[in-house]
Amino acid sequence: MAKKPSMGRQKIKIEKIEVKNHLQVTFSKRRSGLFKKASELCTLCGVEIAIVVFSPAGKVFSFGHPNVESIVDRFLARSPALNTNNDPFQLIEAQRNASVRELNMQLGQILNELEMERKRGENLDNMRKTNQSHYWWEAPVSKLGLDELEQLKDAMEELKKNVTHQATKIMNPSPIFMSNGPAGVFDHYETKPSQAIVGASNNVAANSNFGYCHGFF
Amino acid sequence: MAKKPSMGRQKIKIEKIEVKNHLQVTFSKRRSGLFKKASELCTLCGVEIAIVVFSPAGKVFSFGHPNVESIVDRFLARSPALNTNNDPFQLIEAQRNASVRELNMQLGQILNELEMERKRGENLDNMRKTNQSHYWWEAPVSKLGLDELEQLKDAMEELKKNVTHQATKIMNPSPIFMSNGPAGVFDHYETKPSQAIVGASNNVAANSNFGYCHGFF
DNA sequence: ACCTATTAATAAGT
DNA sequence: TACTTATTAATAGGT
Repeated sequence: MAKKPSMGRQKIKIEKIEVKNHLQVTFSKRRSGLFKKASELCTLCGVEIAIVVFSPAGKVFSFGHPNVESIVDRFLARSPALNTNNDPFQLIEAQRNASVRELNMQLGQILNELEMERKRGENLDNMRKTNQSHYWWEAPVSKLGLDELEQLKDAMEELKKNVTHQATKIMNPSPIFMSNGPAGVFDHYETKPSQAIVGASNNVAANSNFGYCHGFF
Repeated sequence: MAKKPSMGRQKIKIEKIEVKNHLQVTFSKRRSGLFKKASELCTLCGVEIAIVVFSPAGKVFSFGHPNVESIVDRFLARSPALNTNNDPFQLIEAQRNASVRELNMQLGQILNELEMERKRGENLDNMRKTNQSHYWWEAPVSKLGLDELEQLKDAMEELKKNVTHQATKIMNPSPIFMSNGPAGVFDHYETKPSQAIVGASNNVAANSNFGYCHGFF
């Protein structure tokens, strides 16, 4: 049988691919490559990245480290201000919402992943066939063991504590604004719920869950 | 004296770069590469992409086609839906959903926006400066609504319960994944966005098209 | 999904 | 920050 004197990679013009099937393949490959590059950038330079891709059909793919939501919130939080010449009201509102969203997001993600994990347990064999995890951050959260779950639980305890504390603070007046704290209210939400979740792979040098994110709450 | 027996590219481990100078260079190069890949994906497959990167110093860089805001809005608008549904499969599908095309028709628009962006550039220098030195938008907000926090707390209690339950139930590892995706339909074009599109600021509001917002490390 | 021949990206060095 | 060069990494076209 012949051989596979593959033509090898051919140079292509960067222009809209018209052949549907070809486009699909290319999209899949390049999307994967883009996310991989992003994860590498995160690890190498310790930056935070969020990528959201909408296909023409409206399907959405996303990558985020530590997650899309928090980054998007930070991005949006600054926009209004620049736009409105630092309107205090908008600022406060934006900040408040961002904080709430961040918390919601964290909790949501944990819940989400747990839920997915559970359901997956029943359908994994199926899915596995069609897919293969290329990168650790795509790792299924399916391998959570008791230990990991314990960690998750601890992380949530911590989160809860933060929220409780925050609630307490709210009952008391407090100054705010215009300072440049490294982070918002729950700035250390870096507990490692994600890390635990990611424990399913090799390449991890960093932590947190690189991964496809999901919204919640 | 001159010899450039360059070592050529050397293989590197994907792990946090400790040498600051080196990190800066790598960040710069890879960020560019990432944005370029994104723009190519947009052109080739007609998809919409938004990328937001926060450097450790808090500087923000972004890439978006047709612009970051619109994509972020769509993303945020979509999240709640996923939440309500809470169906793992739909979540997964949404996350990994691939699709295809739409149009480069937007590229034309992008070019126009680019022009606008450049014009604006001069007026933005001011803002840029401000943005570089503060995280004001992350000011210590101690104003989370009590109700919201209460709700969060409850949610966490529930979550915790779930996790505890899961811990006793899940001891069943497994992998996952799948992919696929329909396709939309649309046109053609033939331009080359990337290079030309190097905006010059963190401007927000209406700009950010096929452009890079930036600052320094 | 897996294979290769090629092209593209890029780590070092200037 | 922008080149240069030697290599590694990403992938287009096929199977």
